[in-house]
Amino acid sequence: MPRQRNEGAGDGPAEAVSRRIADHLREAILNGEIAPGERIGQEKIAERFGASRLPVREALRMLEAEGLTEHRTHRGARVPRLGRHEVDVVYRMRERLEPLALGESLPHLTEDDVRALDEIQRRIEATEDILEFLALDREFHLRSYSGCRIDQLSSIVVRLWNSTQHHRRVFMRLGGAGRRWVVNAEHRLLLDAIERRDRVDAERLLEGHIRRTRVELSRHPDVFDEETP
Amino acid sequence: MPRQRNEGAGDGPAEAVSRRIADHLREAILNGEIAPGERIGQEKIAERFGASRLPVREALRMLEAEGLTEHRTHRGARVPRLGRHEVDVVYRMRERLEPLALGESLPHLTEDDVRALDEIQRRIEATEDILEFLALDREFHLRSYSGCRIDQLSSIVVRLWNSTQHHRRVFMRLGGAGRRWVVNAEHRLLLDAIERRDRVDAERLLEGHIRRTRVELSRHPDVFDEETP
DNA sequence: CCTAGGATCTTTGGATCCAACCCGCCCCTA
DNA sequence: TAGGGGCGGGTTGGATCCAAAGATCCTAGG
Repeated sequence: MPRQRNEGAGDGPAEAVSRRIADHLREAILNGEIAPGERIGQEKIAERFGASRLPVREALRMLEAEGLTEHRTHRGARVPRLGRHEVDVVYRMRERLEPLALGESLPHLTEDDVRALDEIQRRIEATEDILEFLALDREFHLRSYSGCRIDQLSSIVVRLWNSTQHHRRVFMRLGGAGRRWVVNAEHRLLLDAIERRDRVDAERLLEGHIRRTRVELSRHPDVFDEETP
Repeated sequence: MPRQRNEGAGDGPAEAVSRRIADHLREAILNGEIAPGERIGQEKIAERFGASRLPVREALRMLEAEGLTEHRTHRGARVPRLGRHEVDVVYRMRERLEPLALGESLPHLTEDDVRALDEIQRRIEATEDILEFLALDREFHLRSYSGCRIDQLSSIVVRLWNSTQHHRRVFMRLGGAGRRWVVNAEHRLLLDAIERRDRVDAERLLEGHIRRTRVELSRHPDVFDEETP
């Protein structure tokens, strides 16, 4: 038997190096290890992964497509810094797009998916760690869109989440943590609507959930203090 | 035009090769010279531009970021083919995002911008050529968003326009041309609202404009006939 | 002491060469 | 004759090397 492709389910074929680098960098950016505004040197990254600079360039292009990095010719790549107004508009975009994504997803969600959502929500209520809370919250929402078959929509939603990750983290650390019970209550209502497969309720609840977050964020100006230079 | 990073004004400092290739390819795709589903060979493109394959790869990555091409490892790049439902959802996304973009743009539009919009609309009403009509219509709308300072939003809007360009063309050729007077009437109303700087009216009119297009498109199933293979 | 200018140095962009992989053709077998 | 496995051509991904643009720092002059 000649090697019959180790291909797993759905994922890309032979683990391209550039993809691996992109995955690691994405993780690093989302965790804040690479701060907004920080310069990303191709050479340094290439060295860290034991690869040439070429796949790094490809990886940076992929991340740019996801809204995680900015490119300027001969000036390298950076994680963009969003200002207050930009964050506000991104949240408004989320208010409008994510209900659509949820509506598209709802009919395709399996019982297993719903059970998984319930489990995630349980863990959200259980954890005390802020970073874990953020990761689980992200997983909860994105998972609820997993039935959405429209690539254009799903990828854009992920992109919007990516670009506000930094501010979510700062917001939580600055005292937003005290409002977690509101998040949990809203998640429970949302989950209930999803279980009932009530598209209208689910979309409305989600829209309100995001809007509330946006307003609270905009009333917490300290979140943006650090970005004057 | 949003998004198009055009280096310094008036001067051609770097003229990155990859950018030039990306520009040409984008034009070719938007004009339909490269059909959806058609395979794009790196070697062929490189030869056509007298360059190496490397900048072609970079260019293809850029186009992928704009939603114009799809990549599969070791299988090359192609222009994606959208199905009926996908197109419908993309239009729903446009209904929700473009009013937001217009609202963000409106306060920053100069008198010159408005005059330019008026001129474009005049040319739209004058032309008989379908391809020119499509290009001008695109220019009209994107130009009306040119005041939007939020990169995330502008780039996504361009992406959505890109991904439906093919279907707009087919729709027009299949008899949609007869409805051009509706488009013109709506554009005039929209233009008037923009001149009055009436944000609410402008957003509502634009939303209706896109929605009408979506519904008409969905009632014209012939547009999607060709995509069975 | 501060500023302007230039040389150097770092970093990115591009070309060429090599390796890995997909696809299609062909042959072999049942 | 039909179906499956294997082999080769062509295409894409990656490494190394070279050129060019931006950033930095040092010096010289006001």
